[in-house]
Amino acid sequence: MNQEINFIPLDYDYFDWQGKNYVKILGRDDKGKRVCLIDRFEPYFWAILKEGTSDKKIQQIQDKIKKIKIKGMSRITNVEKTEIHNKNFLGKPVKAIKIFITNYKDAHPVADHLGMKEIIARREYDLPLVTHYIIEKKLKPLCWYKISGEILNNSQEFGGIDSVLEVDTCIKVEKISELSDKPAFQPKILAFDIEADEFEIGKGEIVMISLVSNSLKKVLTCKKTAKKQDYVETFKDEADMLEAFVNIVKEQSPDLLVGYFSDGFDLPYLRARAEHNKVKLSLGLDGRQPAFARGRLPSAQLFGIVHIDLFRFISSVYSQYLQSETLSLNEVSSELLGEGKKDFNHKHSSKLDHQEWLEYFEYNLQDSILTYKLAEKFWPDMLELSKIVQEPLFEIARNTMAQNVENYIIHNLEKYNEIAEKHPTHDEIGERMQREKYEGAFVFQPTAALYENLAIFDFTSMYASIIVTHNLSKASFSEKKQPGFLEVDIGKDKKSHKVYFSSKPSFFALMLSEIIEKRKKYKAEYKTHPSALTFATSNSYKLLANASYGYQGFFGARYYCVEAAAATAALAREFIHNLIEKINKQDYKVIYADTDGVSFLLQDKTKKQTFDFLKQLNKQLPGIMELELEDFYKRGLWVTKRTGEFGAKKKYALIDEKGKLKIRGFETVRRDWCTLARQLQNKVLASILQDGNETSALEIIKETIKNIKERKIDKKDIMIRTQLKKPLSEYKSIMPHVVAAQKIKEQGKPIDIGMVIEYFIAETREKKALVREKVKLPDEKGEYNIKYYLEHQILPAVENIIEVFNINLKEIIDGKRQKKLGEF
DNA sequence: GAGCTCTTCTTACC
DNA sequence: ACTGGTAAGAAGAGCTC
Repeated sequence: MNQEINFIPLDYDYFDWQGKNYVKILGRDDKGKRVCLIDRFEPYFWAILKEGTSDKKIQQIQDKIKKIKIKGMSRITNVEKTEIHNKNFLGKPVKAIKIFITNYKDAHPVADHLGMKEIIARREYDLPLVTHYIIEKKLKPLCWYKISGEILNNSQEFGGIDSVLEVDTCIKVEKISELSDKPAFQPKILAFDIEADEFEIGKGEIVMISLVSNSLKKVLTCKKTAKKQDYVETFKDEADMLEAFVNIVKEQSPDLLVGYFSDGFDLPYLRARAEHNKVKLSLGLDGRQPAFARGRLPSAQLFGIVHIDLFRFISSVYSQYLQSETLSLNEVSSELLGEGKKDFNHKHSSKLDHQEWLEYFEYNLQDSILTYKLAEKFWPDMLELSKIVQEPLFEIARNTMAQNVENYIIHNLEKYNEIAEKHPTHDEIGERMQREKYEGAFVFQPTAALYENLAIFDFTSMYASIIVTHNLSKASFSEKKQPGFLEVDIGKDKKSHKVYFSSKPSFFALMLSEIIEKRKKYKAEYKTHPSALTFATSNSYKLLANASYGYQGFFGARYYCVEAAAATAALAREFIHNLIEKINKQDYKVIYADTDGVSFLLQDKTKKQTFDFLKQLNKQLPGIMELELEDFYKRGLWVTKRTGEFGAKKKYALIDEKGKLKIRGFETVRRDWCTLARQLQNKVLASILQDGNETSALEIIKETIKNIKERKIDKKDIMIRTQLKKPLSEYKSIMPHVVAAQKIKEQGKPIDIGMVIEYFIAETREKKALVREKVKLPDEKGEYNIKYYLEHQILPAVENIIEVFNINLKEIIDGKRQKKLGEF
């Protein structure tokens, strides 16, 4: 039976049938029905031929290739056919043999049989099957298509796959065409969260599971409690509760199953308890249990329902744009939703009283509510990134930006008739990692002072625009001088090292130029017609553009080219130096610069003169390079380094004409300083920048010092937070946060990389020399160490700010000038 | 064990 | 190991005297 439907793909998987590869794609039709497509994938890869190989020789090689046979345990792979194509590889025209094989899994062993000396490279046998499929059949994730094909209804084809799949329709694809009008698509989201008595995966029972969607708010528990809310349902045991969980997921039939840290906790825990209780956790639409892909971080995958761990998406793609200092659900949702987690003092479930049970249920439900709301908030971002990068949602939610850049390139190579470069081998990665660092950005040495009337110019997407304008990439790079090539010196420490780049635009530069253009287009569109979707589109292009420079210098990149990265940085230095010179020549005074931005004093110049000057500067810039006014500022403060008399780089505070502060690098913005020091410094900076003098700032400092000495400081304000960056055992230097982490471990709590450890420095009975010997955890009894907080938190935070006014705060605190300023 | 430099470590900037 | 280099600064490690 043949049918035609409108279809949007959400999830991709593949399977073998009679030794051949098939892809199954799960999505929805325009009526919201679940549809699974089954499509054949004819795997192939490329053998690139040496230039000038004769047609006769090529014919001989083809004949040889056709005879290759791989006999495995369960299947035999043959070379099905070969074709000769004119392709490009790294921008150069090549002749290549397209080798079609029976099964993709044998691509590697087949490639290993291609030792002929005329074959200079074998490519695209290392692309993931689904990626290859999307490129080949042009069935991009989350775009609408018209599909025609044969409906499978209890068909024996593919071993009766359609009767196993829990879908409305299963279609064997015959034709795919793009749909011109695009029906709206809003995914059904189901958020979930579990609570357990133990932190260790699977160790204790799961106490409760909450589930939230647009039509559901529920908490499942296997504990008998005297009181419970209406949304709580009690089950006789854990096994029953787990089965109910599976059934609710099936009833809800969501497109996305969303958790927060669920790759690392909730799903592994559920699996472990399901195993323990001999319950089948068949959440996938194919009836399978979650599959855990190994990797640095585990990924829990279900077929047909896209499992998204929002924590992972946020940390790999969005964290740099968040203010939150940890990526905890509480902080992230407070920032983005204006609503945090419910208060609940965690206890073992056997020790909870009636009231605490009610609080616990509410707490658990709230976690799912927050996760649900965050998923709604991030849906446009995941959707757009998935459509632009053309990789499935499951991957998009887990990939890093380097992978996104790479996938964008791979999915866009066809336009340039390019064969994809291979992934570096383990040895190549090792070599790349051992390479010496190249010289990076220039940072101007400022002079510490309080300045008035400033402006900042900066280059828009500087590195990306340099790459595009100067065509810096692997495909255009040459070690040797060639006519018409751009010469860039990427030498370090006064040693010259010249590299060259062709002026013929490479696919890398062209793609990046398109990314920048699209970013501009959608940014403008957002300005006139603001919507979450256009913002997400614009933002996705921005993220890709920003990561492209780092990508070329990244050791794991297929299109790795440090020379291009080093040349980008070298040219950026040249541009910023020239800019500084031009600004100073115009009778402005440059006081600071870092990478792509310059801060300068207006002196007696007007804003109009400055805008005209900017226009003039822009006329002199090549290609797509562009300089913009960041803003005008009323005052700006730069301080000296704590060691030495020079101005500190990457540390300054500005106030604009509306009185808004912009603080960079100062302790105020560093999470490893206590709130007390950070808030005090913030107040001091604000008052100095507002008033233009230090008078009231000194009063604020005085007051704080007095409060510290009188032990009036709230305990929460003296907590120091530091992140664990590696396993406890790997620390060579035992620092305060390591000691704090050890203490937490002794309490039987789990310690993991990435955790932010909280502690304070306490008074000790005996005199202790080291800070780490005075470390206490927030819940430990003990008074804060006055001397430590005065000398190691407060003083360093404000000392060099006050020093700008030639006042020595240290002497004041030490009491050397107590007669003059006795109140200290 | 005071006083110094060097190393390790974290977190910022762009 | 999962974009790059530049920089500040705390605290421990290791040394000398």
